[in-house]
Amino acid sequence: MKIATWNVNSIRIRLEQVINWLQENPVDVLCLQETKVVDIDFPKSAFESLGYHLYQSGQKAYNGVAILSRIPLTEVSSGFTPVLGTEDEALILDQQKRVITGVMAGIRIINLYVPNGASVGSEKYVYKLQWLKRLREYIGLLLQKQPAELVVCGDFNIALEDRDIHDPEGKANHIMASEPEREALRAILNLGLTDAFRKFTADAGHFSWWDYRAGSFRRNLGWRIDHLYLTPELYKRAIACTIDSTPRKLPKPSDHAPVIVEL
DNA sequence: ATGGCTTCAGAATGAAGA
Repeated sequence: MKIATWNVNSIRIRLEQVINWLQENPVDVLCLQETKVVDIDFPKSAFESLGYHLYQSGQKAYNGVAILSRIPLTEVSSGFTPVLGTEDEALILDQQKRVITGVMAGIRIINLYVPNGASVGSEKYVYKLQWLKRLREYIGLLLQKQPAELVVCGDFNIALEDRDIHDPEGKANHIMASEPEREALRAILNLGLTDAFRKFTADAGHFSWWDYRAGSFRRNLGWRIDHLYLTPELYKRAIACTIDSTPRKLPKPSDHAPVIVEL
């Protein structure tokens, strides 16, 4: 079974590229982030023609997550509130559409678009840390349910280690690399999740995002911020995890590349 | 480089992304 994650930076702009990629890479599940479209306007039929079921939580202009699955999902929900309850903070955080989950083949898929955070110390940075704290509670509660085998994937907007950054020097106060962000992510992983990519590849120089500016992709000046985290049984089962930079080479690409785990 | 691209929204000397 293959499960992939891809921040497409607008599903409508990227539709043809995503369809073409799925034809070349017929994964069982594709988790999308930054769809940037309200549910009614999602280009649904193109994916249904390819044999995928679509589950989505979108909004106008920003954010938006979706799951495409060959097998229908069960127990689908979006946002924190179905798990954390409708208390004030979860309700406020759920105004931004960044979370969707569903179950297939005894595996719960959690698809995330973690807030970017703008810059260290900004209001958006505080929001990012607050969001990550609630995410930890959310995942903790889902781990207590069945199935407790989880694939937690998406655009985390965090490079956990220096080997995940092309130039880690002086990034201690940089968004996506600051210690409070890394600590928040480590606290989540301490619930019992492990990075699928690092099971197979230990060296630096592997990235999933490259800035549109300054020829960053051509020069491989990237960051590895898109992740697939697995619970122990799934981690044992994983036989490959790769980043496919092919679509990043196309004209008008997403700034992120898809990441695929094979179980 | 406190913004070099890209997207959306809607009319900006824009906001947001990462």
